[in-house]
Amino acid sequence: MHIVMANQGGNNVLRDYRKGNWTVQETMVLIEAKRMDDERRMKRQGDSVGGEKPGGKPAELRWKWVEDYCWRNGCLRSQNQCNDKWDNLMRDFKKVREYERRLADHQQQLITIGESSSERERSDEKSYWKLEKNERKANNLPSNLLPQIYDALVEVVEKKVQRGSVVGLVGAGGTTASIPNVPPSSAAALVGQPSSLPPSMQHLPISPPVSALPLPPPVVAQTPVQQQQQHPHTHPFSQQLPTSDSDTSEHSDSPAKRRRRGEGTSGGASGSESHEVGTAISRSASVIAETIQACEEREERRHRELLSLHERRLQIEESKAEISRQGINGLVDAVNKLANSILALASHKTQSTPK
DNA sequence: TAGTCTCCTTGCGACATACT
DNA sequence: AGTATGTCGCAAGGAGACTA
Repeated sequence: MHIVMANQGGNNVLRDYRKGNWTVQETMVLIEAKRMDDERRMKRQGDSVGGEKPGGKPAELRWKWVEDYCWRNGCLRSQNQCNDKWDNLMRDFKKVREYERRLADHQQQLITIGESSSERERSDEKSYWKLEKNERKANNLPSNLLPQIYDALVEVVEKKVQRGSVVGLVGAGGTTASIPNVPPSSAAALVGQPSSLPPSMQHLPISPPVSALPLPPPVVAQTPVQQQQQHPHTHPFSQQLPTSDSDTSEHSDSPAKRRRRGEGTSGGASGSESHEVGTAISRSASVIAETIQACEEREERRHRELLSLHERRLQIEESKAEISRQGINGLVDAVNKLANSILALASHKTQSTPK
């Protein structure tokens, strides 16, 4: 875990970045964040004609914004992690998109030649979504790009292309470099081609735009397996964290325990010894049970401590707010009194000095 | 052991700013 | 005005850890 002091809109926040594989939910949040970021930037560019830094404003850190957005939506990743994940997503996405485009072109040729639909069906090329894992591998395609992720990426990338061509503003620094010259016709074809539609969309009459996708709540829906793996106190996205925490691994196979095991199994196998072994096993079992119980208690205690810490922080912030409120009230009172005094003084002077 | 994934590094282009 | 320098976004490659 990376713990850094991140500046979030002026507020210093202690950020505990999650490591490990990206879950689908996290990926969807990232894609949504990129989509929002694109929209935001296009809006800015539309407002003020200019480059990356319109209105003389300092350049905003793009990926910092993405990170903040992700954090607001339960994806606890750093800007670098977001950047890297996005790069990898785009690599996979482009491979699949190119493959589907080639496939679409090929099928178009067959149509123009006049091949029957059965001929086209017999064609060696299948949609990426119908390929087996090994076939995908053989075609140098990503083996497990999820349809929902592809859908979301299509939404983001194609929207970006369309905006780029409509607005006529090309973002600096390779904003369009990631989209290698997609003509509007082929872009439309890409979206419209049945073969390019992932299975998740093929049976759906209308695919909801990414913007309509519900943002994941802090606690996301998970598979039963994930739910099993997840500890009730851990963060919803932490199910992929290695379970061998320093806390638990410490007690799993300590030198002391190993010594005990070695002592218990050494020697002959007489009746009394077997009885001793039995009692030793039961003792060990009770020790293990106690250890596990202690461990759980520690976790519980830690959780409670965290909660109380949160509460204390809230209380401190509330008291701070109260103090500042009182200060402001006092200031207002003082100003009012001063104003009244000035008014009284002024009226008194005007009365005492008649012309 | 090959494949996958994350993370890190490097290079390039575009832009802004400072300096001559 | 031209040049040097720094920053940022993006793309790509590779190392290392992990997994089936």
